[in-house]
Amino acid sequence: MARPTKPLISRSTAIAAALEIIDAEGLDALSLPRLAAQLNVRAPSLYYHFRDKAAILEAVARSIVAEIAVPRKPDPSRWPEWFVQMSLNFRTVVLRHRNAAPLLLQFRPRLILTGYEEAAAFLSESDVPAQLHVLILDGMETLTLGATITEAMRPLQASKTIFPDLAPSRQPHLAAAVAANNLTSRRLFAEMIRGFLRGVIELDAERTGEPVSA
Amino acid sequence: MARPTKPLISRSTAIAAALEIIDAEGLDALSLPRLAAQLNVRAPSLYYHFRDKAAILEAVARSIVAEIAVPRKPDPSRWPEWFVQMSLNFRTVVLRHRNAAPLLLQFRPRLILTGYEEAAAFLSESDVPAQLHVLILDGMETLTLGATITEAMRPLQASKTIFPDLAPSRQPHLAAAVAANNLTSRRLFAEMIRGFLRGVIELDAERTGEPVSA
DNA sequence: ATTATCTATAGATCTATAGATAATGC
DNA sequence: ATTATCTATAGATCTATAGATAATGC
Repeated sequence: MARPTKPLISRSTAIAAALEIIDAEGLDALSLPRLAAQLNVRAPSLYYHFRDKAAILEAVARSIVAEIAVPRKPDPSRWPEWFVQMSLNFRTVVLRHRNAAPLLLQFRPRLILTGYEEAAAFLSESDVPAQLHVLILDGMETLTLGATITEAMRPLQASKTIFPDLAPSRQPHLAAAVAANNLTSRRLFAEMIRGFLRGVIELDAERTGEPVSA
Repeated sequence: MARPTKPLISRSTAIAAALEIIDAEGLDALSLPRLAAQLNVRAPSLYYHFRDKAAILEAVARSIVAEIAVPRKPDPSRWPEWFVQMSLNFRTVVLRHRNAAPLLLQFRPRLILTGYEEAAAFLSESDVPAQLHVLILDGMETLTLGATITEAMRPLQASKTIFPDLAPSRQPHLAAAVAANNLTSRRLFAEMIRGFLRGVIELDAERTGEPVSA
């Protein structure tokens, strides 16, 4: 049909369709012919809108990050909760698109903290010592991205029960541990983040000999 | 030549060669013809030793995990250091084979803690409350695997300087944070793990109202 | 008979480019 | 003239199987 009256596809429709395919059929299912079919065009048409396949994948990664809500800042004294909430929002979105998780590792759109500068400023405002800022910002990114992707790529069966194929007779301590555990994986994740932030503060307080304010 | 006098390859030589190729040329470079060439045989010969390509990749993942040293257990009171050391050993090995990192996510040989049961027993022995065991074990695995892989896949340029392309004029707080930071990324990683463990204990102490023993 | 290689090849992709073509907007 | 599609295809893979073959060990 050569040029149609109205453009059949656009960057955004193509990106959305690509993400749908990845969500439904996995990352490997996304070929240019497959994507084109979804959009009712032929594969070469995609090259009018994207430089190459990598550009499509990168755009998909960005679109996922764009779904993440940035929480409203709380009172500076409760700054850790801002970070915890940010990580939880990140986790929610990534788990919604778990098949696409490797794209986030590969393309790394500056993540989680949409504004690192904003986050650093918030830490200053909250009287968190300057030498901890990088530890916190970098730790948050590494931890959130890493833990979420690790969870996203866990085989599905295992994502509910944390330790599958557990043999209580041969592993009594582990079985007892699992029985005593009463946290959902979401809660576990939040406690992990919270634990990290608290530990960093603790550690610094110990170094300087100052008391920790609750 | 048909059957040679002595077998030309074995599972272990093939696995080692595969890892060499991945280390030197990346995961995508590992095709069966490429691996066969490295071993001076033809591609179909590999099928005598492995069921399919995935079996080769899985074996490579296992061989990497096997490189990780398990630290000697310290006095129970210093249990967190055992976990920190284990994570550091894991990190060292994975960064040595950073191109292979995605394999660890894909195949997940039961990681890091070679014996989860052993680790759970050690926690009991150290008087860590039972309801924290899963949080600690699962958190350690998720955190160590996730953070290390995230670091392993960081573009090389960025792996030394944590924040590349930083514009001090537009990002004064972030620039100040970077200037105040004096930790290497290895140290940062260790503090992250340590912070997590300490935070978990702290959190529990707060819940039960008990004091924290140093 | 079994072992450990080989040759040959089926069969299925995929990405990306060249060049044609028709609709639109200036 | 520009825009947004198309057809056709080059070119490069790759994984895996069928079946031959020669060395070895029983």
